[in-house]
Amino acid sequence: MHPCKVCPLRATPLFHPFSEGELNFMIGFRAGEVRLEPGEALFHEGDRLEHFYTVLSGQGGRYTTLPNGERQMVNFVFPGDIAGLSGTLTGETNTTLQAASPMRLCRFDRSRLPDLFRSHHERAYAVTWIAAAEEHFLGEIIATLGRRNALQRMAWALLRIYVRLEALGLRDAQGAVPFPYRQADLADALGLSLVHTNKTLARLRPLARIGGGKLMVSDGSGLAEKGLTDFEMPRQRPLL
Amino acid sequence: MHPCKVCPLRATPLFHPFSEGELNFMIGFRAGEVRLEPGEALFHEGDRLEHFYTVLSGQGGRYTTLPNGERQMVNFVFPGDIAGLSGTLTGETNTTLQAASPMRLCRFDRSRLPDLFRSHHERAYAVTWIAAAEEHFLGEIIATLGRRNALQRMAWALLRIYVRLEALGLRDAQGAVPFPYRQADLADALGLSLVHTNKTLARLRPLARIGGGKLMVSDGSGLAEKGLTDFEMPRQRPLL
DNA sequence: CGCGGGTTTGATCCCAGTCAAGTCCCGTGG
DNA sequence: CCACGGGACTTGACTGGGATCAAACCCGCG
Repeated sequence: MHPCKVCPLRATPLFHPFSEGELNFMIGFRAGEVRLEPGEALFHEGDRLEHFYTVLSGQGGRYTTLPNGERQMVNFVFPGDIAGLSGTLTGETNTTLQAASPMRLCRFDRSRLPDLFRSHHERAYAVTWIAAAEEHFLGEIIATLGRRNALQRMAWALLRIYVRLEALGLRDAQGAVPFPYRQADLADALGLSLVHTNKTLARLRPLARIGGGKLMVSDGSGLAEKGLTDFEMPRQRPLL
Repeated sequence: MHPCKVCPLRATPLFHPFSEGELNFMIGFRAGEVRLEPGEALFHEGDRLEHFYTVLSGQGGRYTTLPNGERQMVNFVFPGDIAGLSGTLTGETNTTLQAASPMRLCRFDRSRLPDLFRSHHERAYAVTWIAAAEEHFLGEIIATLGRRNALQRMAWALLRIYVRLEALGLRDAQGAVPFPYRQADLADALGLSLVHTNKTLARLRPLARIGGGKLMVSDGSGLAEKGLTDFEMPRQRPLL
């Protein structure tokens, strides 16, 4: 575990896409840096994407809007994530990416992707690996939305988020991790109404608590039990 | 549009992963063929995968089982899909892939993936593209499970499946496409109970009907309206 | 004929959505 | 200093969509 040169956070294998060596390359590959203020969008659903990004710091959310105007959060994005890759490859995004806290992102040109695959197969493999890992995770989200009730969803989500941010080294002295989302965002992510989201959070309060831009989990295994999750530890990315 | 040498079905750009030239290569790359009878599983959740596959013919479903025993279908798999790629890359699958009708699949060795990225970047790019396309689609499923009600989910799903199979050239003389799933499978895919799935199907009966292993859609735009979907046509895969 | 898997239908219940008020908090301006 | 307003969070009352339970029904099969 080493400090990362581009991203100020410490990297964990599963959660940071690139190793140090890869990062040196990606620095050469990158086309610029982007900053977003809370509420600003990086791209909108329907956009043709000419760039994709890695998140250096800050958090946001990726959502779709249904024809009837309702919003569904697809996933939250954290430092180390890649954003907009699938939209870049398929030509058009499905989703809007909006910042929840101030974000810094590293921008890469779509036009250099062929280069990447032609001349830097280890990095190309790394990119593919990340896409696969995200697909893996989206499958978990589908299971949650399809088969878990409100309490289970909430417990599952809070635990997932907490573990992820903890692995990024973002836990502060009190054991809390940054959580810039509103309850309405959580509601849109879990497919619940705002009111019920609030009531469900209240029911979980002995185990976990959000407020003041922070998420605090005091009983992780209690959450895991309520969320029907195995408390899994991150897995190592297999090398090429 | 040409008959495909490996897969007996005709290929459409979005829905068939490989072009003719690419297929010639993949034939050299492949490690064997697998056949499954209905009900048989190709791999189980928790397996370490040493192979991934392309579906040559037949249909199946990919599901996870929650700790409480409930099943959630993540997606249906159709000819032309890639199966088990994300599990192969990340090392372990989340999901079980089970055949619904007799399936033929083409098997590829995980051990040859580095080869693919090292020496055949166009194909590596194609594989990545497919992973991205699937991610795109999983996002749509998440929006459906999170924000659509039973009628909308059902209409959306039937239309999606129909369009997909139609694009594969699987529509018969009566305009029906093969649909080997039970109502219980649909229920598990849409996050509904079996009973409610049945009642919802009944409500849609003037527009679409399943039975006898077939799905028949008589009013696609009616379905699109009820399903809150834009009736989108498949998009071309951009070349490297 | 009986059996079993899948489908259909009705009755009842409850989780979560909706509506409607409040509360808390913070920033702005008189 | 307080009044005001707006955004996020909270709480209560009511409603309804979908789950659950239960019982037929249909049909291919031994």
